[in-house]
Amino acid sequence: MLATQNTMNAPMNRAAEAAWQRSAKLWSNLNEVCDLLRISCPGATLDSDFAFQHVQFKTGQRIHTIGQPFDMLYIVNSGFLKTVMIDESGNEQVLSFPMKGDLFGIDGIHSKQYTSEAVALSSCDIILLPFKKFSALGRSHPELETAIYSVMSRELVREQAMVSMLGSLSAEARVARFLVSLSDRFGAMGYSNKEFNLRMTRHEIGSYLGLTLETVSRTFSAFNEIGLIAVDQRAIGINDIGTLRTLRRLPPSRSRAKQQAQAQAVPAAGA
Amino acid sequence: MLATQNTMNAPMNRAAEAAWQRSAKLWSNLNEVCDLLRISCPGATLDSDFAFQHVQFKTGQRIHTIGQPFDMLYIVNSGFLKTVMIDESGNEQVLSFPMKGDLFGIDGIHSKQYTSEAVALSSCDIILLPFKKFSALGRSHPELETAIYSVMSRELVREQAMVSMLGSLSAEARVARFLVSLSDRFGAMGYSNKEFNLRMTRHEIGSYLGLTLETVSRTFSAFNEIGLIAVDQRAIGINDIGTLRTLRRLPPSRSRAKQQAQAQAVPAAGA
DNA sequence: CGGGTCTTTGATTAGGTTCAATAAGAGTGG
DNA sequence: CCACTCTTATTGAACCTAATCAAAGACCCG
Repeated sequence: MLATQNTMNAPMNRAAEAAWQRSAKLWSNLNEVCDLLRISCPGATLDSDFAFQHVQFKTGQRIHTIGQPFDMLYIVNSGFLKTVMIDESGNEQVLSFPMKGDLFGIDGIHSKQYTSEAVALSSCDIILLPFKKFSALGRSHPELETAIYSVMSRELVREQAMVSMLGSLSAEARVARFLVSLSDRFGAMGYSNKEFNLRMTRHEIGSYLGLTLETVSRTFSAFNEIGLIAVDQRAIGINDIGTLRTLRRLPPSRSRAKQQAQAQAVPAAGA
Repeated sequence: MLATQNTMNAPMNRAAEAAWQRSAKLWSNLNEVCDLLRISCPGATLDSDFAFQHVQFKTGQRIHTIGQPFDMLYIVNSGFLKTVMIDESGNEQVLSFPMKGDLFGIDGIHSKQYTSEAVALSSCDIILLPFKKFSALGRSHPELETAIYSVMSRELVREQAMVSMLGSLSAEARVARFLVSLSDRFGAMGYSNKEFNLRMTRHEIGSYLGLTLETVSRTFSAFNEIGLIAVDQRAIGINDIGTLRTLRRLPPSRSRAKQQAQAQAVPAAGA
């Protein structure tokens, strides 16, 4: 039921996808890029007939891989992705879930090669920003340059918030924030912030949040049981975003009730 | 013993500090700034007699605070600091421990105010980089601009590595990496990478690593007991950096021996 | 329909937190 | 210079959260 209601961001069927591929925008100008990044763009850029190419990717395709020489930044025009690091023991670590308006590839600037890889979780329309060209453009348009610094700073703050979350919040709080964050982002994109489909697996969510997939699943179930959300596989309905937003530990209801029952049962048996 | 040997980065006494204050460098040019940041600097910058001011801070003083309007970046010329975020429940979360050559304040660019605060953990000599002036300089010196992007990217990668560590490593592994990181940084600064003094409390280390201060203390003690390090309060001696570098869980020695003893004791008592 | 991936749920265990008490230092003021 | 206090560090014991191991069900796609 949830799944069928929420068709807006559901994966397209074959025919629709083919049609979309044919009609896909192929180039964007600087103004469109700035709009997408939610940064103010200099009016003076109308002169620039610079255009940035779009490229389509299908589910599972990699936009860039670890170690690949850096020369591009990427903006999501549509679709959903994950970015992933491989730690020393070969395990995937999900770093972010880019969606419309998000910039990625920044990690490649410093070492001149990407330190992470980006994988499409759905069909994606990605705008290529050749970094040399883009930063040169910034040089002649100071406001754009400021905007680039600003976006990079924003990403840094986001990572810091992530560190803070991993360092101090319980599993339940992390999952709650994750759902709130998705809800906010879907809302900002014009989709429903009440009902949406997850594009990633429990395993990927767990990796992103520093939890196991079982803990993610259990926490979803617990939230479902106390009515905070409605969850059925990938379909999510948000019922009480206020509580989710500030949740630190689960209100003593289900699991606590079980323990209380036990705690009361023991003395009763003894008496 | 350890503490007395390691005088190089020990806190200065009053007289030495006063002398240092008097003789402190007051201004640095662009080349010196680039050297400090370990970025290649354009030879063409000799023309610029731009100078960047130094400011001294004493232990406990704040370089910038949360919410303060952003206008500067900062480089550590000497001394040790921490940067801190306050999470929603009012708890401090340590984000980094800047030392010589490190840049901080970047988080303020996006929202035009700092989202973290920086506190001196020792006497510090800090170089002020007015951001407007600095980025303008980048515009006329493309190599500098590239270097600025590069440093920001480096910080982002650092945070990503932090996220990965918090998400996947055990307490012991985190503490081990922390010590290795300090050792490497001291070494790079020309100090001993074998013996040094911690400038931060167990609480601050724990906050940085997403652990409690007790766990940090216990882990230091465990490393000490199996000879990986020598620890006495703030004085640290690194004995086996190779093991620390790759450690994932503690080799079954002390705590395991205790459990095994118990496990064997129980059936023995039963028999 | 069948194989594979993904998800849910249960039982058990282990690693880290919490609470608590003691000890060791650093700084202050008499 | 010593006593006093406050902060910091160490260590123990009990508890609890989340990981691990295991099994069954749901979904998807060819």
